[in-house]
Amino acid sequence: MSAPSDCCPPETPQAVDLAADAVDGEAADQELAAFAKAIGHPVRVRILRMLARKEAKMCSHIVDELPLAQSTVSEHLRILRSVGLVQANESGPRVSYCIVPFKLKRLKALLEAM
Amino acid sequence: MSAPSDCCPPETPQAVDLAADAVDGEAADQELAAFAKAIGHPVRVRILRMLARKEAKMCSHIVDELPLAQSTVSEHLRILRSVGLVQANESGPRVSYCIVPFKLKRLKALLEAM
DNA sequence: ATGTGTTATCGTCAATCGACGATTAACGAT
DNA sequence: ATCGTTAATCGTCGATTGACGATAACACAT
Repeated sequence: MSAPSDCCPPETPQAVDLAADAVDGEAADQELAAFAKAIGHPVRVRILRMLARKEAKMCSHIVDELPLAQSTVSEHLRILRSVGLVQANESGPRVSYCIVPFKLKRLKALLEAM
Repeated sequence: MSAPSDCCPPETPQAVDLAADAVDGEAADQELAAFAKAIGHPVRVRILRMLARKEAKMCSHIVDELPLAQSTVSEHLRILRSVGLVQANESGPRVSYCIVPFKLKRLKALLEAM
């Protein structure tokens, strides 16, 4: 039986770098800026929230809940994926999206260090 | 004698709204997105950090530490001010900038709720 | 009153963003 | 093999961003 989150594989190995990576310095500046830029749009915040609540959603589900074209939603998802905050699980033509928890934690850690 | 932070007035009255305002919903989405957009640039993250460490800085100090024109830095500061994360204290032609702590807390709270 | 140091604003330019429709690709079912 | 369904990609358009130099505004000294 699939648990609430049948999207994200149990836990990615990179989850280790959470506490390891520096939280300031030039690299951290760019990392935080990239995260922030990705969520710097109301639609993407909303999508993130949708994914955070219901554990996995198909792109079409998201399109249904937003007054935007499918291509636009797909682009927003691409941006969220590009910084690793969101992950896609493809099974057939269907693609389930879900949040990548440790990336979100990393973002929170970066911001918390400010 | 001026304490480390002689910029920000003791505490703004709006500090109350920290716990009061909703942390999700459409308004919160837009609020978080606006914050994120503002810090969605490496230079602005760096400026924020400079202001977070040394409590108050003049614009010219920031210009000195960055490879950017004065007008460019001024624009970045304007963006940070526009979302309330940074505050300006004018005394003569000199303008001291500093972080607005409760705004930063609000941002962290919005993100933490994700 | 003039000058000096400081910051904001204006105008410009190339680059990026956000949205859309149209098309393509990928897979399952018939 | 063809058809539906789903999602990604492409091309386009107007709007916004990021950077700069030049200029204006401001307050303090002289």
